[in-house]
Amino acid sequence: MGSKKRDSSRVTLSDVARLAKVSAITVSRCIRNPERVSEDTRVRILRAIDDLGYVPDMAASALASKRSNVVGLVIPSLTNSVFTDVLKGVYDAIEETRLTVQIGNSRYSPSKEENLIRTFLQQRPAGLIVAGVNHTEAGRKMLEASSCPVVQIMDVTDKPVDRLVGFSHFEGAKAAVRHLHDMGYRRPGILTARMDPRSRVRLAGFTEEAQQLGIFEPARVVSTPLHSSVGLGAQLFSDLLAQAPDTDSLFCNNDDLATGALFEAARRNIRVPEALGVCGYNDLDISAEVNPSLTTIATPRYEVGLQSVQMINAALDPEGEAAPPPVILGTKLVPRQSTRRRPMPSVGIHSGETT
Amino acid sequence: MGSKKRDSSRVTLSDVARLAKVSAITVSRCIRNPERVSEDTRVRILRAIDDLGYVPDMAASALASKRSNVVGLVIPSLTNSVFTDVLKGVYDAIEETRLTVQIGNSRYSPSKEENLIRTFLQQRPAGLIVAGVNHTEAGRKMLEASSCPVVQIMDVTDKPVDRLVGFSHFEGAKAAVRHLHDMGYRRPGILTARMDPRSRVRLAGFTEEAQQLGIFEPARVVSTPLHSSVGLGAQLFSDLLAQAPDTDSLFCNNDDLATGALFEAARRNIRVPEALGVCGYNDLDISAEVNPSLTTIATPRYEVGLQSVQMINAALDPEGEAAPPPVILGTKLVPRQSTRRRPMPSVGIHSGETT
DNA sequence: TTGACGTGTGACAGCGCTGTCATTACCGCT
DNA sequence: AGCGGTAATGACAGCGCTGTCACACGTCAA
Repeated sequence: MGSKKRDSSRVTLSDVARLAKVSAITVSRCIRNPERVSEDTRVRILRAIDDLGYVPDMAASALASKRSNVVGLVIPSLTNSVFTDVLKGVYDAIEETRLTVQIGNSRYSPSKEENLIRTFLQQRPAGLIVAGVNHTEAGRKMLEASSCPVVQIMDVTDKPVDRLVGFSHFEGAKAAVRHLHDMGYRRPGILTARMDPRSRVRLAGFTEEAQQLGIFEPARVVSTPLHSSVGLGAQLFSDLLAQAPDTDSLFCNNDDLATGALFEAARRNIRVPEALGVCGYNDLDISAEVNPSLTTIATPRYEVGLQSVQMINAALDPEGEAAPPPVILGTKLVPRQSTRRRPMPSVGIHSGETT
Repeated sequence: MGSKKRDSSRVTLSDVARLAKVSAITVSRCIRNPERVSEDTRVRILRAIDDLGYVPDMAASALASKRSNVVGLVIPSLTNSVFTDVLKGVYDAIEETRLTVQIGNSRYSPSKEENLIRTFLQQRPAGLIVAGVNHTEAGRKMLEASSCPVVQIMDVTDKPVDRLVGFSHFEGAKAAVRHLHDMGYRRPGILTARMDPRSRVRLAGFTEEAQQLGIFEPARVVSTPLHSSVGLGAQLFSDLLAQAPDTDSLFCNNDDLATGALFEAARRNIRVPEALGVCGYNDLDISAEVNPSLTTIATPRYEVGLQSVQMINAALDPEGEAAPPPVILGTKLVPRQSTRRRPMPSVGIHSGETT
């Protein structure tokens, strides 16, 4: 082995054209708008492409058309499985298209996000997908001024920059509180970490719903700027117990925290769901497996990834002009053992429960 | 808002050149080989670049130089956190460079991997990073014939295609078995799922070490072609108990399976570590948090991502010619509660244990 | 028959950059 | 004085593709 250097001789459009006995333009057209060449030539061209193993040169195409086939994806984390699920959806959808993805990791930093947006935009992307609806002022301006379709994801707003596919964290959190109340819990607390905008909204939803139900108690709110993790969930739960020992239930800002709380409860011999109800948020794979299994709010992360790409793709189609209305996907309460204090009302949604 | 269309007027090399009163070539050189232009002009050019906000057009550059700045990354999963950790390392390292990443998800399919390799290679990437050392014959041929640096990651082999940064799954598995033996367990079983090449090697390592210790028992090997998950771990553990009820310890092919086994043991009131020792593989975040905390083999996933990019980058440097020797990172046994049957020997490595 | 129109195809230029070679200026050496 | 050598810069062509416009047909209504 050793050092490798460049090769040469690439099959180009005109090679194909020569073989198919047409001009290069026609081949190009045949690839991009098959319906604009005659059946006859199309067949010939496709055969020639196949015979020669022709592969379009994206750099040349991007240069000539002033349009790349790159979709920029700006997400705040590459390890949080919430976003890797989105990623999976994005990649699964992109496979069907002639687009490619480029990921930018903002690490939950608005200014990093702004830089990523700038960098992407400078590359004339085919489209941009950004997590969240909160950006720096400059970031938002750039998105608005951009000449490509922009899809905001994972949240809702009444003033999207362009397109949007998300779901309401507010409603999700409210549903969780309602569920705790339905199950007979009257002293719910909330555990929240890394206060990104979406976490904040969930806290607001928790607060509003609890207030409406007359069961809100500020002392039962525990938050930290640290990034959430299972370990942190245990920690925060301990903190909560210290400051409000009579707490009878928990809404955790995500399943990691909830899982940690569950583990801590087990270590303290606090019986779940009898003495403590626990509800998470996201419905990660593990949530169905822990003991007791975790009640949570399922979020359509994969679906968001999928649909955001489809939106970009639709926007690129010269037909589909105007931006479609925002797509608001639903969240779904998944009741499991961790809140099953009283006989379940007839809600059965998820399987996978042990008992 | 609504439909967006293209803009125009981009700052180009010659705009910069005009302002700096040099030719376009000189600007290009100044950007790529700053040391080849005089101090004087360099300063002028850099100021001009700054003033105009010039950003190089990668498409044009790729077209002219027949070399892109794209590093292809082929991994078998986008959700398995083992690979998202690698991904994180890759992205953290790539930020320091002028390169960009493009991910291909092979979904554990060798033929999909082959296609991805082909697709990437056709795009004249700056480099290629592929997970594993097992490829289809055609895939390997393409990699060997490729004109760009190739880094195989996450495994070891004595015949790397080009460069390699990985770790030995064989040794990791052996260490796990040895540890179980050290802790007094004599009837270890193994749970393995999704038999990708690395899983297979771990099974082989388990088998060899157990045989050498005289504690191997074929009936205690449980495997399935399904993808591993926490739920599957519970399932496989149940299967193992059915066919070898006297099993006293478990090496699980990864921490997901191990976690599932731990949960199932809890449901069956099997005491861990007293009645059952459990050792996982990978050391995911959650492994330190479960009850009891999970003994496991830590793998340097993030480091692998980081170093693989650095290797590509070094290879691109016109100086650093020959391929460096393979980098074999170590795995590390992290003893925790789940195997603490007898007083710990003096191995203490990890903190974070609750006791 | 004429012309307006639609369909399928081609000629041409040029996207923004880099590889290659040429050029200039200046150095130190015989 | 004449030479080769080096450092700094420039001229030119062209990477492979696409946008634009032009053209050759055939069709159909007037």
